[in-house]
Parts: sequence; structure tokens; C-alpha cells
Amino acid sequence: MSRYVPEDVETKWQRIWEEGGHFHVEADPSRPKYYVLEMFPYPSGRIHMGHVRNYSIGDVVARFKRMEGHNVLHPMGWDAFGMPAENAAIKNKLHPAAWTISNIDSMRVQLQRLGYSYDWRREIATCHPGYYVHEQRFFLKFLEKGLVYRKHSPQNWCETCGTVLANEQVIDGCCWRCDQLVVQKDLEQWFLRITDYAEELLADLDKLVGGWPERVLTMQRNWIGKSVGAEITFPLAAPLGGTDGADGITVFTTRPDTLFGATFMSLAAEHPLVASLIAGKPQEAAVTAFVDKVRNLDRIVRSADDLEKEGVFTGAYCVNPATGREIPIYVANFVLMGYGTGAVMAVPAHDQRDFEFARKYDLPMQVVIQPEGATLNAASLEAAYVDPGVLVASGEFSGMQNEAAKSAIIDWLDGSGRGKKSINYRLRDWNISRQRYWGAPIPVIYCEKCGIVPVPDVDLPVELPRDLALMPDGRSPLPHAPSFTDVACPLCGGKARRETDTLDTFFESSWYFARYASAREQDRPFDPAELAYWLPVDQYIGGIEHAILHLLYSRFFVKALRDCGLIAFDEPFANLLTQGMVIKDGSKMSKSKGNVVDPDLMIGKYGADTVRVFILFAAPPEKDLEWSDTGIEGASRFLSRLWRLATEELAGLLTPVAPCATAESLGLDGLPPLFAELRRREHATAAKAGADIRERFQFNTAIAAAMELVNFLYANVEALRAEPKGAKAVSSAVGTLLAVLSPIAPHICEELWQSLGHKTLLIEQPWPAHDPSALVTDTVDIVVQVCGKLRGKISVARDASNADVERAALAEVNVVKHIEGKTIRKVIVVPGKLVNVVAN
RNA sequence: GCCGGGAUGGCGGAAUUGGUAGACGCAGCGGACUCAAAAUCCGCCGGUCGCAAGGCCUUGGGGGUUCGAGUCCCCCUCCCGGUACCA
Repeated sequence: MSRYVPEDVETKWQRIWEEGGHFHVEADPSRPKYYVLEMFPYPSGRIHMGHVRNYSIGDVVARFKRMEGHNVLHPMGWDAFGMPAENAAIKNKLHPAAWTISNIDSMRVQLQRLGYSYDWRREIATCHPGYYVHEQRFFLKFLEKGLVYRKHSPQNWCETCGTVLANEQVIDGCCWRCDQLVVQKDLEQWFLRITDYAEELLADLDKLVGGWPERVLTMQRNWIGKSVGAEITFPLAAPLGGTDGADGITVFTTRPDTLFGATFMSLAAEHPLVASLIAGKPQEAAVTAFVDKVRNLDRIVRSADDLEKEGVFTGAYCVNPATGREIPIYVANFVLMGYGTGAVMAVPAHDQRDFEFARKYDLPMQVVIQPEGATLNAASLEAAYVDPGVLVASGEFSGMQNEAAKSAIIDWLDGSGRGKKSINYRLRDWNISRQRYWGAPIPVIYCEKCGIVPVPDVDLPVELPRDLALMPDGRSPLPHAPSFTDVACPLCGGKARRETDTLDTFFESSWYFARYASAREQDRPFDPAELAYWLPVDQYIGGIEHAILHLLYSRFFVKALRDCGLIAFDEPFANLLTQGMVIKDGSKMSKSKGNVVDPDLMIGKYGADTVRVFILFAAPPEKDLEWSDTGIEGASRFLSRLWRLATEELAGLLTPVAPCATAESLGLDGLPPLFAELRRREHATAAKAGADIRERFQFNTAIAAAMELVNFLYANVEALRAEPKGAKAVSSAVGTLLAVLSPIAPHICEELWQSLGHKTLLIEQPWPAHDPSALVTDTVDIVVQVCGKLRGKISVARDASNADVERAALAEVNVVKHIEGKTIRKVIVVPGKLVNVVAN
């Protein structure tokens, strides 16, 4: 047989699988379905090792589940809108569409070279009008339902990208994509009411426990940031009260039990009441200066590690609704307009931040909660007391436990309209407007007379014009293209202007997983029957970096589309696997570090199967994987060994026998014990690799198990060849080896399977069903400990009684030495495993 | 600060329910083959003492539970990830 030439083997089988349509899949209610999905890539031009890892993991799962008899949906597509296309287009004088499509074409070839078992008939590209027309309809449906709205407010603005960002897309005060510092800019934008779903998004995380990594659930919980407390209104003190339409300042607090200790009020610099509070007061100039300073320093300093707490008195007072006392109103740099109401009732005795602030500005402090067995004194307090205790100086509530006092005080306030129970979320509504060209147009029209008018369904999709030249500064050309913007109002026929913002690209990725179920459906986004069969995704696989952004948006979208009657499930991804990064020399691969390993080069040098084996063998999926040039040599060596084993060492011996064939059919009787041992190892390999893949996604140990079987076969080649009657047993073992490795290294296994004389394809074989009784041996090795220390090993019959095992253990030579002159206190026998002799 | 996760040979990692620590691979060392090299095959490969049999030590550090702890409990150190004035 010929030398192992990966390229020949791989192109051969890729062609056969492709021509046979072997990975095409149709819904079949008579069979159990399995939907495995890897996060689709942005078509940047070349795949990188992170993709190879992600898609290799997914492909093993897909191929394995097929072998286990599932009807497996395993699709691939392209997250094809986004800024890199615009940048590249400007640089290379190419249209973003042309750049994107050519990238998709070359990346598809790369993926196909790796032998991934996708149903390519379902391929989607989000920049295709046939895709985004559906999300334009979603948008209009959301608009109709009030789930999407327009709002004017300060927005996160990235100067480099020339567009706004959602809160989730601001990382450490910088743009998630380009790391540019984000600034605030007043703009009117489209928002999606994700906050309407905050409670469900939080509660349903419990349904994902067990299926999703705990840390992703925690990150989402923290991001949603639910706080239970109260909204309490502090009336403004005369002469301000009621004079300017503002009755008071409403705060959100999680500690209504400390209300009697609120001795001043802190407002955010951006709080709308600040201007009217200071108007005409001596403090006006100082406050204005402070507000300007805080707002200008904004993000930069506010994101600094420990910004000094500062504030300034407004000259105005409000009234603590519990004590009736007037308290001063401050503007403070640590109060955020974006959380709660932008106003905080300050309780310095029981909040560390307020404590520091009060000490700095010499503000009064009132202890209202006393710990058990101690008496706090405001004057001598060294830090805020934040733990539970009993209320004091709190009117009728004095003497209550503080936890009970929370609801008691809320009820008391509620009775007189001064406050109410309130739940606050950290989660903000999702800003979906982007001032970019290469995205899906937002399908509305602004009419001078009629206002905001949805684009009528017959006019959908609003296609992104492809004949526009990009602006050299990277700004969107859409607002400057009359052919796009100038339209007649669909309602009155009058002069109107088309919306020129496009949708955040996370809009596309929030529903693509459902589109695969019926990717070519034209008039509607989904075929309900297909959706009902395939969704939700059984196993989703991707990087941890999407723990919040994409995964939260997708969860929200599913719920929103469900409430629009378009889908009928609650959560998109039943199980989530977050794979670690591929690193080199200790850090993430990047051009600037010059440590990038190109998958294509590796495939060219070693073949796709070797690349797959290495990337799956080097680390378990959740951990970061250090790329190793010698490590991939090892993977290559292993496949060559496998090849030589089947084509040289055991040549002439191998026949088309079913993997894990029955003992009777192999005719083991009368053969040397080696053959029974081979069969035991064959079945153990199938059992171990199956469990590792099925239950733990632990491909590294599955591969290790296969390597052990290969090593065993090599070690016994001579003896195996010497017994022609054992040929069937050897063939069964080799067949099992190939079947077990086939999800991981599909091409070489298919080729060797054929070389065994099989007429069927290996990809159509079931996973080898091991016979549990084949794993049982006549004798078992037992380790013998004396006082917990290993002193010897004995071999006993599998069904030996504990007494027999104990007797044998105590007779072991080295054990005898160690118990000599001692009294045996106790003997512990763990059947089949171990004996521990306790003696002193 | 808070919340997760982690620390095992020279390296990547294994040990699934508390039961032989170091599977498998990489690197290294020795040998066979070869004029030689590559490739391949065989052997060794945590530290330490010992001719050997075998002993002692060893899973970041310290304590504990247990016949027995990498695994469970408590304390500490360090590393990684997330998050951070959230009222």
C-alpha cells in the first residue's frame, strides 16, 4: 500500500461525501434530532486557529451524534455585515459587498478543506437581502408592539468607528471592537426594550443551569443586575417646593430601612433638576463649574480605579420624608445618571461611600441601626456599619429588625404616596442604531407631516444601495445619497426622508440559529414545522467573549419573537460549550505579536486530519490551548503510525469485519490469551472514547485511548501475525479504532476503512457498541497498602471472596515485611481494587 | 474590593464516585537500523538514597477529617478571567 499522503486522501473523501450529499439533512419526526451549532464567523478573509478549534469541536460532536443515530443539523453561515468590510473597502478601493463575498468564497474553501460535515445547502450570509428582509419585518413588528422606540439621550460614541455603541459594547470605557476611548454624545437613536424582559432573562437562567457554564450564567446575572428596594420621594424644601413643577427628588434605594438616617442628598451631575436648584443662588457658579468638570472628565476618570469622591453643595434643601428634617442637596461625582434615578439618599452611618463623603465635607451622621450587643456612636464611627441590626432613632420602627423594617417602611411610605416598592435593573435598553453603511437599513421613513412612517411591507426589503462610493473618512454615504434618502411618504405622498442608520450587527446574529431550520424560506423567516422539529439548538459552541453580548441578545430575541407569535420556544441554546483561546508563546495569537499560525499552512504541511487531531488533543475544550510546533508533529506521527499499522504491519491480515464483533463470530476459542486481551482493549477503547465524547466533550482523553490501542497493536504485531486464525479479531479491533477516531480524523479513517475491504462508508457506520462483558477479566490486580502506603500488588480471581483477597494480601512478600512484629488492627478490602492493612 | 475558575514532572495534560498520582503526547537520554543522516522501531524518563530488593519525599503553603486525600473541610499565598463608585 502507498505512503500516507494526507492531501490525496482528504480531497478524495471530501469529494465523495460532497457528491453523495452525505451531510444533507431533512427534518424527520420519526428520528431523534440533534442540532449542533458553532458561532458563525465574521468573513474577515482568512480563518484562524480559533475558528479551527471551534469548528473542529463542533464537527466531532456532529459526526459522533450521527453515529449514535441522531438526525443531525450542522449548518454554517456568515456574520457578513460589519465595519471591517468598510475599512477594507476604503483601503483597497473595493466595494464592501465585493470584499465580503470574496472573503466568504475563500473562507468556505478553507472550511471545506478541513472536512467539516456541514449541510452547505443551508448556508446563509446576513448581508443578503433575502436574510435581512426578515429582520426588517421583525423591526417593524417590534415597532408596532412598542418594543422598539426612539430616544434622545447621551450615547456611547466611538470616534474611530464613527458610530454609537450599546452599553454592552463598551468594555472598560473603550470600544469593544477597536479599543478607542468611548465618549458621550447627545443623539436620537433607536432602542429595543430589552429591559422589558429583564426579569424573564434573569429567571430563565435557572433553566440553563447544568447546560451552560456556571460562569456565563453568573456574568449574565451580574449584567442584568437586579436590585430590590424602594423608590422614595424627598420633597423639595421651601421656597423651591412646588414652584417649578418639580415636587421633589426621587431616589432608588435598596436600604429603605435606613431612611431615618438619610442626612443629605447626592445628585448626579447630569441630573435634570440641578439647573433649577441652583438658579440664582450664590452656589450657582461653583456648581456649574463642578458639573462641567465631572461631565468632561466623564468616562476617562470615572473608569479610573479609585477616583476621589468629590461633591459640591447646591445651596438647596429637600425634606427627609421620614424625619421631616431638611437635608442639604449635593452634586456628587460618584452618582451615575445611568443607574436608578440619578439621585441617592445619603446614609453616611450605613453606607461606606456616603460615610467617606460625609467625613470629607463634615456632614451630619445619624446611626439608625445598632448591631446586636453593641452601641454605635456617630461621632466615633470609623466606617459605615452595613450589617444587620435593630433600628434606632427611627420613630415607630425603632426596635425592629432591619430586614423586617425594609418592607414596613415601604408600606408606610406607600400609604401616603411618598414611596413605593421598586425593582431596579442595571441592564439598559439596547441601542440598535448604527451610523454605518454596511449594515441592514432600518425600514422607516420620516415624513414632515406624518412623522415616523414604517416602510410598507410590499416595499421590503429596503435594500442597501450597492452603487454608493464610500466616504474616505469612513462615514456612511447613506445620508448623502439622495437616491436613497429622498422618498415619498407612504401615507401622504409628500416629501419624506428615509432613515439612514443601519442595524447593529448583533441584530443579525440574534436569530440566525433559527433561520438555518428553513434557510431558503422566502416569504417568511421560518417554516414553523421545521422550527418545531429542530429548535432549540441542542449544543452551541463558541468563545467565552460572547458570554454577555451575543448570548444575551439572542436570548432576548427569542423571547421577543415568541411574543410576536413567530416562534414557540423560550431559550435558543439548551447547552453551551465555551472553548478556550488558542495561544502561542503564552499569549493570544495576533499580527502585532507576530505569533500567528496560519491554518492553511498547517493543513498544507500535515493535512486536515493532523490539524484536527492536534487541536483536539492538546487541551480539553474549555481551557486555553498552547500551540506547539512539536506537538503537531506528534499528531502527525500518530496518524502515520495508524496508517502504517493498517497498510503494512497488519497487511494481509485485515478483512471487513464489523467493529466490536461478537466473541463467537471471532472464534477466539483456542487462540492465545493475547487475542482475548486485544478484544478486551478494543471494547474498552470504544467504551472510554464514547463516554469521553458523549458526556464530557473530553476529546483529548478519547484520542489518548485510541493511541493506547495503537500502541498495543504495535507492541504485539509479531504475535498477532503469527496466528492466522486471529485475523478476524485483529480486523475487528482495527475497525473499532477507525470508527472511534472517525469523528476526529474522518478522512484517514474512511480511507483505511475502505482498505479493509468494506463496501459501506465509515461515516454511515454506527458508533461501535462495546460489549460490557468483554471488559471483564478473569483475574484482577489488587494493590495492597499497609497503613495507607502502597506495599505490594497481588493478582486474584475476579470473583474471589473478600476473605480470600485478604489472605492473599497478607501473604504478599513485601506486605509481610511491613507488618512483621505489628498487630493487625483492621483490614479494609475494596473489591476489585485495593486492600489496606492497618497495623501497629 | 466583589464574583467565578485555577495551581499536578522540563512542557501540554490524565487521574470520571475519596482507593496504584503522573495515562496519552511533547521534549530529553540510551540503543537498534544506516557508510552517515533523516525517518522508523525498542527501552528509560518526578526528586532522592541504594549494587539490588526496596526505602524516603512529592499534586502552591499550613492545618484538619479518614484505614486511605490531587479529590472533602478550614486558613493562607499566588495566577487567570469577569466586574467595579450599582445607591
